[in-house]
Amino acid sequence: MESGVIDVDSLAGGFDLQSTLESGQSYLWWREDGRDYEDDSQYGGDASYLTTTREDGTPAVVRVRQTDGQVRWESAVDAESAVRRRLRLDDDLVEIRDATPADELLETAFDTYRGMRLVRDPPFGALVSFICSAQMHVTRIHGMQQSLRAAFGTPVEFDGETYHAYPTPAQLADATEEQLRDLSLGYRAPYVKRTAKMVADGEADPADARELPYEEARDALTEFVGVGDKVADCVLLFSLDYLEAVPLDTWIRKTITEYYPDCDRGNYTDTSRAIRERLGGKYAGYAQTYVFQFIRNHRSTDV
DNA sequence: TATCCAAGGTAAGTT
DNA sequence: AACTTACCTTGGATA
Repeated sequence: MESGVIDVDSLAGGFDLQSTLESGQSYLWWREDGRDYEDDSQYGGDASYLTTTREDGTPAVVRVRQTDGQVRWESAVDAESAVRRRLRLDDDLVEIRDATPADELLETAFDTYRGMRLVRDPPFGALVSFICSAQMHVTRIHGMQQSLRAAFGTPVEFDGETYHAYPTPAQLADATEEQLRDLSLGYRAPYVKRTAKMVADGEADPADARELPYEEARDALTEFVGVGDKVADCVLLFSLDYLEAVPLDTWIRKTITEYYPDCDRGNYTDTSRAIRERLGGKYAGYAQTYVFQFIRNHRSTDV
């Protein structure tokens, strides 16, 4: 077992592991205590989270926990760089906030979730998990990914337990639609299978979008089955380093209606451009994630 | 208890 | 290009 500690004070703008991983950005981590996200009962804010990586081709489990101003990781391999990469620990949150307009909603959201960072998911896992996200509750999207791991992922031993790596494109391409529907994927089942086959066959690779300008990259990703503009934006923002991407989901649309009504231009492309500009451009996706988390967590009393 | 409805939308068919 | 409609499943809201 290898391990390492990262001092939160060394990270510009701080770090909050819980809000980073439980804000609906990534469905590729899970809590070691088995408790669902959004279940705050008996929780002190220092839960351990697990995920899997493939640093040298073979999958390994990584455990991360935040306590007393420190982020501690443990794994069978040296996971220091993987942790920094996956949790975007090198992002400068001070610079990002400075580049964000100081309207009341954004100020409140940034204050409420200080230290929340974007994630950087592996491209294929991000692609599949957001295909699964269509018209689906956050907790169930998360459950689906766990089901996919258990059913099709390669077993990995860690700390006396058996976990499963996220399935490879080939593993999901080999699944039958019926198997996927049995995991409650519903109409998303054929989307996942067909997209996985496209990647497994080398017909397309979501990571290739990285070489394109933002809007072209978004168009390129919609080539995958089950991927429209919104899911494409999620992959660009949460995996491919397009920090300006603003996924227009139901919550952001609600926010636009209430706070930025002039940004509603009737179609995705033009509304996207308008809200992206309003949220500061370069880091608009970061601002989007803070707003998403704030609005969604205040749905019963607010909105 | 039964029914309705929205959930981090997309694909396919019409106008 | 803009507008409709169908699509799986489920937990919580509503009657």
